[in-house]
Amino acid sequence: MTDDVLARPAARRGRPPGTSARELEVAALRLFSEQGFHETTVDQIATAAGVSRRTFFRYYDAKADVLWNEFDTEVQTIRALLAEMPADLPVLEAVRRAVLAANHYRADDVPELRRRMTLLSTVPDLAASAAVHYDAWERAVSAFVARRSGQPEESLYPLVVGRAVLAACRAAYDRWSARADADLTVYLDAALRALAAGLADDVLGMEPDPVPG
Amino acid sequence: MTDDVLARPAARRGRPPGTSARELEVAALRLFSEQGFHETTVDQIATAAGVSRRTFFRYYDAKADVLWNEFDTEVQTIRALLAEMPADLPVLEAVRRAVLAANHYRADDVPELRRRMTLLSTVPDLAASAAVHYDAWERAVSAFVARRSGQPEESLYPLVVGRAVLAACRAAYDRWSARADADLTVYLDAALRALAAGLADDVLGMEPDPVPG
DNA sequence: ATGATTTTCGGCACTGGGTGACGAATAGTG
DNA sequence: CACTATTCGTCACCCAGTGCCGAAAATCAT
Repeated sequence: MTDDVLARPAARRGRPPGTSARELEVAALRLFSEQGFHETTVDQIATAAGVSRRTFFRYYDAKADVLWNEFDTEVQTIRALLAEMPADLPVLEAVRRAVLAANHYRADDVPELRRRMTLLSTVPDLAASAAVHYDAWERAVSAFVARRSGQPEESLYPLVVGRAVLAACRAAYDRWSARADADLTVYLDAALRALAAGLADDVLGMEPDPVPG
Repeated sequence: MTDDVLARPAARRGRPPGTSARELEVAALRLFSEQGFHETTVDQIATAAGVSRRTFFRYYDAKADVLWNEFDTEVQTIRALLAEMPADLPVLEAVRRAVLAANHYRADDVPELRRRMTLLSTVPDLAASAAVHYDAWERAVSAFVARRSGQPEESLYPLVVGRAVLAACRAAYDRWSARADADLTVYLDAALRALAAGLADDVLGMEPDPVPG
């Protein structure tokens, strides 16, 4: 998010920001977890970050946009990873590797990640806000597939691949945030392999066994 | 939409309704097409249907819900069709047949269908409102897959199939409403066959050729 | 017919998300 | 110090969505 390539103070020009997008996100996540999304007003989030309501809407276009920071940067990551995949790899295999590589999280970040993803898939207003962010994710994959297949990005095949891959990943996300027993990448890998296998009836052993304890 | 199985007056008890969900939908679709979704207020829709603003919200929970009637009934249709599929059919083949059977529209209904679907996939607020309706669609397929595979509905495999199938169908919907050259079922068939084939790199000829004229 | 019952409707008031305008606050720059 | 750039806060406003309550319009019972 910061445009400074290095850790420059950079000596910017005007009045320094009173908060940051990240700070607002943390405050919002805490309040949403404690008292619910709908029960939390934008005023409360802004006040928790020491800023006014109007300022919140300068950082985010909508109340529901506040939890999508990390997902949006993951889109950038996947786009970059796909661009560097060897050209002889099958399309779905390249996508699978890129997705898995983009979803390795530090252990310290996992609890927050889980709380955020649970909210995003549980609260109806937040799930609705996903559309535009999912769209960018799908387009990243569709554009890759389009380049590989020499088709325009809007044609049917790239569109189907982009959306189906995201669908599989979302299934893995939800299953992981509900069970919490295995690594996220295990679920992602299982879901994407099932997709590449044509969702055939014989891929039923794909669910990772629950880990005792 | 009318609950009368036959053309019964049915002699209901209280004050007769001043409008209907369908009438509100038609008025909304016209206004959205003419002047845009965000530029149309609920007051205008209600007035066009000869009713008050408050009454609109007795028929629909939200402004964006007004275009989802037919999609929701299609979910019911697919659920019923899946229940009657022969048990020896592969899962994806059964789903493909059910989806195609549920998407045969009368020629007279096609123009309205196209306008509605274009709005639903184009206007951000409407696309966001899709989440809950898509969820019901996915669950119908997931439940079927769960029954077939003897797994619980929330496990990974049924979840992936439900979502991936919807993803493929959405791609077909969008492509159809953008091009308008072939029948909707042609696109749906192509997308679902590609899914069953594992989205392999060799299914590139799936796009129907444009029809001259 | 008249009154009781049932169902829908309209009006009102209120909360909260989102936006535009404008001046104040706080930094660097010459 | 004056000038400029950037963020912030306040205010006013529109509209979506909700709870409340009484009125309207139908049927049913007597």
